Amino acid sequence: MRKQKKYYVVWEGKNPGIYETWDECKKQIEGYKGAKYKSFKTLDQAKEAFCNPHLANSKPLDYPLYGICVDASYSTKTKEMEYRGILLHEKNKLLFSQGGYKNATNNIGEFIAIVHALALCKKNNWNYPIYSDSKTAISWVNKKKVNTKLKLNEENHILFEHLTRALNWLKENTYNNKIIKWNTEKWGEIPADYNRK
RNA sequence: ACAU
DNA sequence: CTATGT
Ligand SMILES: [Mn+2]
Ligand SMILES: [Mn+2]
Repeated sequence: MRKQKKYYVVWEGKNPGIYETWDECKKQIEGYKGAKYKSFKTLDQAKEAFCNPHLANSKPLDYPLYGICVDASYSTKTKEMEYRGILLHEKNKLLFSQGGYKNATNNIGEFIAIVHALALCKKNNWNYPIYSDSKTAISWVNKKKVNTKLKLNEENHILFEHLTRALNWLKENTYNNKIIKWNTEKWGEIPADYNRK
């Protein structure tokens, strides 16, 4: 199920007003010091709020605008995992996207996504910071050790192959990229998110 | 408890 | 509500 449509009120930004998408809203507040904005469920609520700026309770938008963001999604419904990476400083351009991993876990997806980004960076001589919202996956990357409880079975042997490949890449390569925890509470959902929650 |  | 992890 897709996320419900929202209306975005921008009180302080390049062009204050009401916007129908986060992308449009974001344009108005990126790089705008002291931006004030907030989302509402209905257009009526948004219109009302626009006339009452004291309703603004959002923090300034000052999340990172340079580097790579990765995210993964695992559906317990379809038992499928996918992950992807985007470039913050190229208007969230999609860098890579992989899916169809049956019988996986969220954390394995988040882990492979980070390593995929690291390998891509090394190949291109990029030293971009890499953002992930997964404490678990960042920990696994830093320790070069995957502590999953998932059992290998007929459904997920490809997943485990790719997991092993990622782990081997980590152990056999060096990198200088910073791996940074995306601060979801302060910055909102990581831009690579699948917005399914 | 915290992070997905 | 379920599950994956530190
Ligand atoms: Mn995530
Ligand atoms: Mn997500």
